[in-house]
Amino acid sequence: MCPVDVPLHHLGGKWKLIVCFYLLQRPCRNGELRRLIPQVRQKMLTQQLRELEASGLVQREVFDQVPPKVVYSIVDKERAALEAVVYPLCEWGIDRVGRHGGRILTTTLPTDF
Amino acid sequence: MCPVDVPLHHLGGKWKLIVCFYLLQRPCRNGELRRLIPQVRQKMLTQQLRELEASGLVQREVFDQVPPKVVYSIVDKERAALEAVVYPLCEWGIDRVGRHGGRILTTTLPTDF
DNA sequence: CAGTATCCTAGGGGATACTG
DNA sequence: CAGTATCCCCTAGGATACTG
Repeated sequence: MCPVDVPLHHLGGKWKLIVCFYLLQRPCRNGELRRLIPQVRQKMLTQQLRELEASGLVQREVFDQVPPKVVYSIVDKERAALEAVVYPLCEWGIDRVGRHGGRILTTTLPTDF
Repeated sequence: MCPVDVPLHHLGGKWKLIVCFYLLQRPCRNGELRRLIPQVRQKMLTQQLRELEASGLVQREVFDQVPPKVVYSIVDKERAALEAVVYPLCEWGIDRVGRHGGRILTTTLPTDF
């Protein structure tokens, strides 16, 4: 077991890091995340969010109203650690795209989506 | 497409980050990596190394001798970016283990393994 | 030592439909 | 809106054997 195993276990999965990337910018509702990540299926989104919640990285807040409202956000305590991981990843990604071509669609999140 | 997609594409796969973790410490031979990561199968190790090579992150040096000697190492140009990604991941991992229990077996690599 | 070559399976993840 | 519930596929990855 090496040090990267643990994070790998919590952040593995096809959509977790992408979800975290968006949630680090601001809390999002289910539907927002689906629009931000059009390729993800509802089933997968839910599953990955639940696993992130189980890992204590993401918190789920339910507002008791109709229509239902659920907001996901990064747990405060883990924000710093998560940023330390995700941001370098982003910078590397942006840098790579700059050198090798490709397009980054969303870097900053509109306040409402 | 969001900024983490690109790194995810290059570092995805079950063993790539672990391999990078060790190669960042020093160049390693095939057999060393196998001993460092006992669960990995030769097939997988080779595959992941080839993909890392194709991504330009790892370089493969063949010494023409018998018995064969092949050394893998991190490409200089990419070392900084890779460290920026892997180290925070490690710290987070070590921190988590400290708080939640578990064991980290290898943090620093012996000069010969 | 550093790999190919096969074969095979588990489960991650896709698609579609339905519900409080 | 924010989810379950099913069904199903496919390929990433495991196991074993062989080679220059």
